[in-house]
Order: sequence, then C-alpha cells, then structure tokens
Amino acid sequence: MHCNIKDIAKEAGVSHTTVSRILRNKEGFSYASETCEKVFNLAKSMGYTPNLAAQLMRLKESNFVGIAIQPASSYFSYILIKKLTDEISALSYTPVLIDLSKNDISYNAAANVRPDLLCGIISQYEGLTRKALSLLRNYDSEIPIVSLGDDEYSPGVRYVSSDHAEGIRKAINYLREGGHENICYTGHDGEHIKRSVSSQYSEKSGLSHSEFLVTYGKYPDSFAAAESLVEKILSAKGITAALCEDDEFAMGLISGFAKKGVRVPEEFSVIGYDDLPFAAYANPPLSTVRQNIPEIALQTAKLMISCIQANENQRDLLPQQIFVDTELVIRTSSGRKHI
Amino acid sequence: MHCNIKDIAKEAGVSHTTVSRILRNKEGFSYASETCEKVFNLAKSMGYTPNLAAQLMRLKESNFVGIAIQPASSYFSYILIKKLTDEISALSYTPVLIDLSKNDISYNAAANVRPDLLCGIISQYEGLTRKALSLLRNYDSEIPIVSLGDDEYSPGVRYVSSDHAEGIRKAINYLREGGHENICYTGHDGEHIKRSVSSQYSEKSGLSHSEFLVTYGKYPDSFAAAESLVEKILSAKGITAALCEDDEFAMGLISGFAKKGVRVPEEFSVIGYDDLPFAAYANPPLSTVRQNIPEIALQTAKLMISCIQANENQRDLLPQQIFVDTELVIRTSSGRKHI
DNA sequence: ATATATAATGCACACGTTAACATTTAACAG
DNA sequence: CTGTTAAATGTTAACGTGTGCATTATATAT
Repeated sequence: MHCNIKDIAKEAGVSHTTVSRILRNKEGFSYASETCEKVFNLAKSMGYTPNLAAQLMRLKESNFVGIAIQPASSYFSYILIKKLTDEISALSYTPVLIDLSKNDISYNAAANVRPDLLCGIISQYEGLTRKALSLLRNYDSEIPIVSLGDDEYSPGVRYVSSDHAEGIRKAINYLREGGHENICYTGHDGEHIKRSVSSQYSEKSGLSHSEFLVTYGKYPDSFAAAESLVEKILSAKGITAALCEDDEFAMGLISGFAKKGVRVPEEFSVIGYDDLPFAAYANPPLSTVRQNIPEIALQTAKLMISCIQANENQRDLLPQQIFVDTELVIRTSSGRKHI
Repeated sequence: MHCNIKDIAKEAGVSHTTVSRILRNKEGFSYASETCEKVFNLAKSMGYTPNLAAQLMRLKESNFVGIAIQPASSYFSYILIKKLTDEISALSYTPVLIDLSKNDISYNAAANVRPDLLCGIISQYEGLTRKALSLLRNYDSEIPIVSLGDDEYSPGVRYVSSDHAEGIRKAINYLREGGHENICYTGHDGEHIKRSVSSQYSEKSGLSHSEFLVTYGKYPDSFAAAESLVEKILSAKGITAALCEDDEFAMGLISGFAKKGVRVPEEFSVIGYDDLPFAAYANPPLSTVRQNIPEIALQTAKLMISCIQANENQRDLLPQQIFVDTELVIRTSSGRKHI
C-alpha cells in the first residue's frame, strides 16, 4: 500500500502535522533540523507521495489546466497543443484536454472535468471561449481563461496570437512588389475557421473586402475546401496570386490548379500560412508565412500560469494581448507575375 | 458558492446520505418516489455537481485515463491522439496527457499526474510503456496499460495496432505485380521511430533484410530524414521502388528525387504509409497504405475502458492484441516499372 | 397475535490533508 | 525571579463524499 503522512509521522515519532509542514516547507514554522532530516529521509525511503485528491479537497485548488480543443483540428492546432502541453508540464501544471462541446452541467458523476476542478482554461478559439465563459458563469467561478488566437469580443479574456495583420501585410506587399495587382485572400469560412477572415484584417493589411474569396459549407479539411475554390478563382479574371488561410489550403489550391493545367508559380503564385513541416517538401515548395509555434505555446503557457498565480491586483498588470511575430518564408510556389 | 449534498439535504429535509444514494441511484435501496423527485429537482435547480476531489478520495478510483505521448510526435500521432481523447470522453472518462519523461516520484506537491490517480494508461509506444511499467512498479499499482502499436515484449500489456505485416505485404505485392524487382523499405531508425523496422516484418511481409534502407542520427522530422536517403538509394543501383515508413517520409523522398531530377513515378515509384490528409493533395498524389485511425482510436478506447471496468476474471477474457486492417490506396506516386 | 420481511430512512465514521489554535520548553530582558 | 518572546511541536476540526450499521414503520406470513 501507498503510505501517507500519518505513517511517516508514526515512524518518525512526531505528529502528522509536523510531517505535513516539513514536507510542504511551510514558512513561519521553525523545526529542528534533525526532525526535518528524519522526515525527509523517511518520506523518501517509504516512497511517499501526497494524495492529490485529499490535497485538492482541502486546498480547493488544483494544478489542472484545461485545454479546450475544437472537434476538428488542423495540423497547426495539433502541433501547437502538443507544444503547449509540454510547456504547461514544464511549469509543474497538468494539462487536461477538455471537450466543451459535450460538457453539460449535471448532477451525475462528472463525465468530463468541470471548470470548478481546473485552475485555468486555455481555449483554442473564440467560439470555445464563449462556451467556456458561459459554463463558468453557471459555476460562478472566477478561474482565468487565455485564448489562443485573437478574440476582441470576450470581456476579461486574455489572448496570445500571431500578429496576423502584419503577417498578411508582409505577404501582400511581397506579392505587389512582384508585380501582382490582383491578389485574393482565400480561406474557409466554416464553423472551425482558424483565423477569422473578417474586415478587420482587410483594413489592417491593405486588402479590400472584394479581394476575399472564401468557401462555405462543409469540407473534410482545408485541402478539399481549397480545391473547390479553383473554378471561382479562375473565373474571376485577372487574379494572379492567392494568399491562403493555411498551408493545407495552399496545397489544396495547387493540387486543384494542377488538375486544371495551371502551373504554379509560372501562371499563378500561391502563398501559404503557418509553415507546417510539409511546406518545405511540397512540390513546389511552399512560400508561406511562418507562425512561431514554440513561441506562441511558451507565451500562452506563461500568461496562463501568471494569471493563475496572480492575485487580483497583480492580474491587472498582466498583458491583455500578446502578439507573436511572423516570418515571411519565400520558397518556390510564388514568384514575379509572368503573364 | 457551489452547493453540496448537505445543502440539498437541508433543503429537502432529509439526510445527506439519502441525497447521495438517490443521486448516485444506488441499487438495493428503496426510496419513496416523491423523495427522489424532490432531490432530483433540488439538485438541478441548485446547480449541484459532485465534488470530484471528495469522490476521488472516498472511492479511491478516478476516471482519469492517462495518455503518455512521446516528446516529438508525427502528424499521424496527433490525429490519433485527438480521436482517442474524443472516444475516451465519449465513454465518460477524462483524458489526461501525461509526460512520463519528466514524471519522477517525489514527496513534493505532485507536479504531474501520478499513476496512482489514474484508472488506466494508454501509452504511445514501446519505450513509454516500459517507462510506465517501471513507474507503476514503484507505486505497486495494478492499473491497466494499453499500448498503441504492437509491443510483444511488455508482459501483461495489451495493444491495438494496424496489421502492419499485412499492410506492408499488400504494398510489396502490388509493386512486384507492377514489375518492380528491387524494392526497398525506407524509414528512420531513430529514437522515436513509429513502427519498428525490424526483422519481424521482413519475414512476415516477404522482404529480405537487405532491402531495408534506414537513416540514423537526428533529424527534425521524417521529411528531412527521407531527403538524406536519396543518394543512398540512387547509389544502390537497380532499386526502382520504395515503400516508406510514413507519408512524410514519402514526401521527403519525392522532394529529394525532384532535386536530383528523378521523376516520380516515371523513374521511381514511392509508396507512403498512413494516408494522412495531405497525401491525396501532394504532387504527385501519394499512393499509400491507409491506417484506419478512427478505428484504432475506437478499439483502443474500448479496450482501455473494458480493462478498467473488468474484474480480474473478466480481464483475462479480453483480447491481448487487436489488429486493425489497413487499405492500399493507389494514387499517382507509384506505377509500373518503366526502365 | 407474533414473527419475519421489506420499505424508507438516518447516524456516525473514514478517506488524507491542511490550518487555526493551542501548548510546552528554553532563552533572555528587566 | 518574573514576564515576554520565540522555537518547536501537538490537538483538533474541517473539506464532501459514500458506506456499514442501525432504526422505524408497514406489510405479509404463520
């Protein structure tokens, strides 16, 4: 059997309180150094580890950080989530993947982890953040939320995001300098869109709203959505370059062009977004806007834990948004306008 | 504040025991239907949810299923893990990502979730399974482990895996029928290899050991590893086709060939493995052996939960291994031998 | 009418931990 | 020698839940 602090106390000839205070090295208490040593040694030799359930019940604060992920996720999301769980673990917190879509409040044995057991929530996009907020309201809980990706609309929710406006502007400027006059921004305006293709970007990045070409309806992934957009792009005469929502979309577009006999980059320039692992190995290798995933994960984890550990006053000092720089990576799928 | 069963009891004019037994609808107790109704209604209107920490402490069994993931993961792993967490959630258990590489036993406040809090562990490959087993031994815990991918060597560990021997055989047979006589199986023999490229498969799938061409050393991903293998393949004269460890490797290989001016599939046939989302949109579209990820996830989750819920006798009846069928998907990166 | 079963409930404790509130001893100032 | 302070430790209660062991009232069997 697994031992507890009372077992150690009995063995050491002290009270279990003493053991608790020494092992958790509570400040404000002075213990004889020999007592401390005895307790530490016994804890080690007896293989003691604290009972997390009891701690949780007593302290009413866990080290579980909930990560709300969307049902259908892109490669980008997966990589980001993985990095994020690593960073959270590294900060001595425990990442728990929570499924907010099924997470109803019920008096039955808890199916999913509920907000009252978590010390913080990281949510993957606006929609989930709203869901999390409404759940928290039911629990009248005050645990902090950090959102991945920009969310201007959820009050009190901090977020970490790539600086998309700047990233898009860099790509557009590059294309314009290459002689492209008619550029479109392409993506999928579905339920699970990663970055909102909204007018806020058009202003910031110098695109007009008419330059947005997006797909609607259900597609299994970005690839399929992109392929379906090819006809639309070709029928809108004069467009010579596309900036895509993500690298998958770019690959789908190139695949669709290939089927129509349109050569990339000779006849059409395509720029992806994210710089996923496959981007450099695609045919042609993808020009793309790289998102700094490790940095996003690190900043998100740090902001989350800071929020958790801060008291109310300190929390006010923490940044409301953190923007992470992107990098334009030029490979072969884009070039100067030829025709 | 969040209410508990005593609050409900007071409101209903019954003892908290009554509330507990009714809400958890314990068999063997008969309660007046009006009492039941009153309690149910109060639980709902007061927004009651059980305190998981207290339940955990009292029952000494959690619904946390630990998922041990390797530090560097492939796209395949990410998709599988996501599906797996969905299935586990659907079965009313809570998936917790655990990082076994850092999970030491310590008397400090538990940094990561420890095995004694989990009701089961799913581990992603052999190496992690061994780590988990050794941790569990320290805790003298008997919680079940299910491994993803075949692991013949860990006693008592059940596993779910694609039938790789059959998958590889199908691909090899297809290539042979296409006139290819010299085929190589390529992959990366690194620390985090997904499927062990070992002699067990050569026998089962009809490949000789000399037909394995693998990379060694550190590479950031399968793509890079594959590119580095191109010279080796070309210098071993006569090889006209390669079956790859995964689709990333196949894409890397094709990219490497392109840089050397070798055309795929005209001069060389490449077959991937997994059928990742990008495979159909690669240029050329990838022939590949599809792994049925949803089915693997489903079977793994079901086996895990069955193990958890089974008593010792029932557990003996559960399958030791489950093999999931693969499917050969022929696209454009492979064809008949031309030269 | 008495014994027996069963429906309907309550009491009190235990799980392992932390914390508020003591208590004892020694040191040290006046 | 008394009063005060600090060092070093202990007592006890509490967190919310589930369960073993009662208890009461009612129905049914003999």
